[in-house]
Order: sequence, then C-alpha cells, then structure tokens
Amino acid sequence: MVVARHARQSPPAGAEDPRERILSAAGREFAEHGYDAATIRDICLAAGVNVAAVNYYFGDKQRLYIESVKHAHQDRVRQVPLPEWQPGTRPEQKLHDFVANMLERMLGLGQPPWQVRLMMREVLQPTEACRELVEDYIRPHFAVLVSVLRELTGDRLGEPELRRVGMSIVGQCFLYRAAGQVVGMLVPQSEIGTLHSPAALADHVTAYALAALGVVSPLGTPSPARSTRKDSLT
Amino acid sequence: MVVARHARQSPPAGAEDPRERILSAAGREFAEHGYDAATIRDICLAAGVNVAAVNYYFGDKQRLYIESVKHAHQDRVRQVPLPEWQPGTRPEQKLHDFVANMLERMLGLGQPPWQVRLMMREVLQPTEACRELVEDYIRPHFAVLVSVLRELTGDRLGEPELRRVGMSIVGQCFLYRAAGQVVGMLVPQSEIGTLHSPAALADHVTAYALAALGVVSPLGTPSPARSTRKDSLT
DNA sequence: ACTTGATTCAAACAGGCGTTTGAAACGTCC
DNA sequence: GGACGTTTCAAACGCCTGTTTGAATCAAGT
Repeated sequence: MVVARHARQSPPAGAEDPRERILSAAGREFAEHGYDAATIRDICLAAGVNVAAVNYYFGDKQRLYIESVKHAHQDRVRQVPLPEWQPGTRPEQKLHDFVANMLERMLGLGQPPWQVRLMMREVLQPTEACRELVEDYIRPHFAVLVSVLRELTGDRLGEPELRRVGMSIVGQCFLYRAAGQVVGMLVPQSEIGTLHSPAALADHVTAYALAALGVVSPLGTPSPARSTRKDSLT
Repeated sequence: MVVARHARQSPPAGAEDPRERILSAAGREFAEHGYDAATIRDICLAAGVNVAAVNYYFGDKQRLYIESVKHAHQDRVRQVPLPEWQPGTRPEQKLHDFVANMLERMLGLGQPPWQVRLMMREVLQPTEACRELVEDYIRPHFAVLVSVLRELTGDRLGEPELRRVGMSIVGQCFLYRAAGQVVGMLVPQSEIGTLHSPAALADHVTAYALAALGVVSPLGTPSPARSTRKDSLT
C-alpha cells in the first residue's frame, strides 16, 4: 500500500540504481516492440529486477512508459545538442550543418539509437508524452531551422512560407528514418551506401533547398556553385 | 480439423459474404490499433460473426492480418489509380498532377482512409506483407515519378540522382501523412487549413522541385514562372 | 426423408498479461 | 540489540488473449 513517495536518497545513482536500469530497459523494449507488445516481465528480466519493481517505482505500465520516453528524450538532448556557430558563419554552411546534424541524430550510426526509435513511435502515433516532446525537443530545433532559412532568404519569404520550406527539409530526412526499409527496396542496393548515406543525403537535401531558394544554381547545372560542402564542423 | 479448403461458391458475394465482412472489419481494427492491440473478438463483433469464424476462414490471426493488408491494398488501387495524361501534356503539369494525386491518396479527404493507415503501418514497421505491397503498389508509382522527372531534366541528371530527387518529393508528402499531428503542433492553427492543405501542398512541393531543378525561377522571386498550376485533371 | 458436407455458434481451453500480496532481506537509526 | 522504514522477492490473482472443440444449423443432392 505504501506507494513509494520518497526522493531517491542515493545521489550518486550509478548504473546500479534499479530505477535507472528499469527506465533504460523499458525504453529499449518499448522502442523495439511498441507499447502493447512490450511486456513488463521482459523489461524486468532485462533490467535484472523483480516484476513487482515496476509497480513499486512507477505505479503502473503507462506511467513507466511516459517516464521512459522522457528519459530517452533527455538522454538524446544531452548526446546531440543543437549546433552552435561562430558569429560570421555563412548561412549556407549553417543549413548544411543543421541538416547533417539532424540526419546524424535520426539515422545516427553512433550507437544503436533506440532512443530515436522510441521518440519516432511517439511522433507517428502520439500519446500523452508527445506534446512535451514537441515543446522541449522538436520545436526548438525547428525554430533554429527556420531562422537559418530566414538568414538565407532575407525578407523574400514570409514566416509561414519559411515554415513550409522547413517542413520540406525535415520531410526528406524523416522519410529515410521512418520508411528506411522501403527506401532500401526501391533503390538499388549499391546506391544506399553511397548516394543515400547520411553524409551524401545532407549534401543532397542542402543543395536541393539552396537551389530551390535561388542561393545556388539549379541541380544538374555545370557549376555547382560555391561553399555548400567545403568543410563541416567535425 | 477440416480447414476450409474450398473456393467460395457464392460468386455474387455481396456485403453479405462473411469472409469479406471479416476482412473489412479486420482492416479497420488493425489500422486503428495495430496488430497486437487489435483483438479477434473486437473484429468479429464489428463483422457480426462468431469468434471461431476467423479460424475457420483464415486459420489464425497472422494470416488474417496479411490477407487484410492485401485486401486494403487492392481496394486502394481500384479507388485511386495512377494518373494518365494526354500525349502532349507538359511535364511540369504531369509533376503537379502526380504530387496532387499522391497527396490526395495519402491525406485523402474522400473517405476515412483506414486503408492508407493500415498500409502506412506496414511501411513504418514492415512485416511479411510489405514486400508484396512495395512491388505491386509503391514501385510502379515511384517509377512514374522518376519518368516524369526524367522528362523534366532531359539527360542532365542520371537515374540514381533522379531517384534521390524522387525521394525528396515523396518525403515531403510522407511527413504530412505520418507525422501530421506533430506538424499541426509546430504550425499555427490558422495555417494548417490553408498553406498546408493538400492542394496548397501540391503547389508548394511542385514549385519547390521545379525551382530546384531550374525549370522555373526560385521561390520568392517576383515572377513565379508559368504553368505550374494552370488546371488539374479533376 | 435421409445423407452429406459446409457453415455457425456457445462454451471452454491453455497461456500470457498487468497487477497485487505478504513476507523476507536490508540498512540505519536510537 | 531491537525497532523501523525501505527495498526485494516468489507466488498468486483476475482478466483477457488466440485458439479449439463438438454440437447445432443450414442447404442442397439423391
């Protein structure tokens, strides 16, 4: 009956903290199988705790889910922060960096990104945790994109049009994240490692946008213009 | 033990055919709740048949799922066929028609498109039914898009590059279908009915592509060029 | 009228699910 | 050492799931 209303009094809280272990295991399971198919028993087995631990620490499955989404979200923000630029950076470079950053975050070859898979589920079929995710994580990123586009276009386009262009850019990256397997079926196997790699896609999406906005000459014209892929931050 | 291996001998097969009713109800339930969360009991209740009917007609839940995906797919192909153009149609017009057609099919205000939701699930998390879906349904559509793009660019771009541009176009539409709710949170409420309506999006995506390919002048320039939205097939 | 096969149905089955329980184990203070 | 609040555990509880069963119903065919 005692519903564990107590601040954790082990401030170091290493990987030994059961609560942390449950959150991590739950995130992985929810990301892999979805809310319904993921079972508390599997989560607790992976976390090395008793099945009753979930009820003890989180109350029920739904609250565990919400907490694990927020936990993954915080992890991801810490791992891949928004890019920051020197004062004089040219906007073309900023756009390329932003797109490369977003693709790296979405397709991230760094580590098996179960956090992204979990958040993707939230985006595709929103639950209660979604609104928080948008406000804390997605909206700030999108605002940066729009501000970069504003820098690129001056005052030729209004804010609503800039948002629409921003959606066009995000959509291209989103397709590869959400429907990657289908893309892999439509494109010859030899191309997906080259023309559709994160780096190549960053070049393409950036060039596509810059050409559409008239900053560089159109795709396929002899002079591919300047500075869209000189050097990145890495 | 008799596993119902018999051709249906009621060729008229109106809405009274139990098999058809089960397929339709199953499609709706699977589309709404996903494979795991959808229950055979709910499906049979909606179809007005006994729970044992699923086992009788389809064997088990998984085969019912696969059959219902294919059924929805066939329905959709019949409802929204590929656009066909008069011999002399200009490629800019073709691109606009294609994009408008794809958006109409995805966001379709025609009828509550549970068929699309079901297929979207298959794309986002492929099962066995996915490969068939790609070969029969998605690949032919994509081939038409690439051929239109080839018409537009002549031989300035190779086939691989054309595929990548095609993905850019599909991605923009896909975002609105798959992540529509998040888009609705990022964009002011007043804009989603106007600037982000299917018709307006078709204009935008087409103009964005044509500008990037150098067919028309860039976005935001005084002369928006000619003929990108003269008239459609409807 | 009787047989035969296809179809429907209510009821039950075994198994997995989220959740609860009550007691044991643990650590920490007086 | 003993008392107390926190944490862990094995076991069980209902409930719901997909599936099976065996009899009832129906529609011809002979």
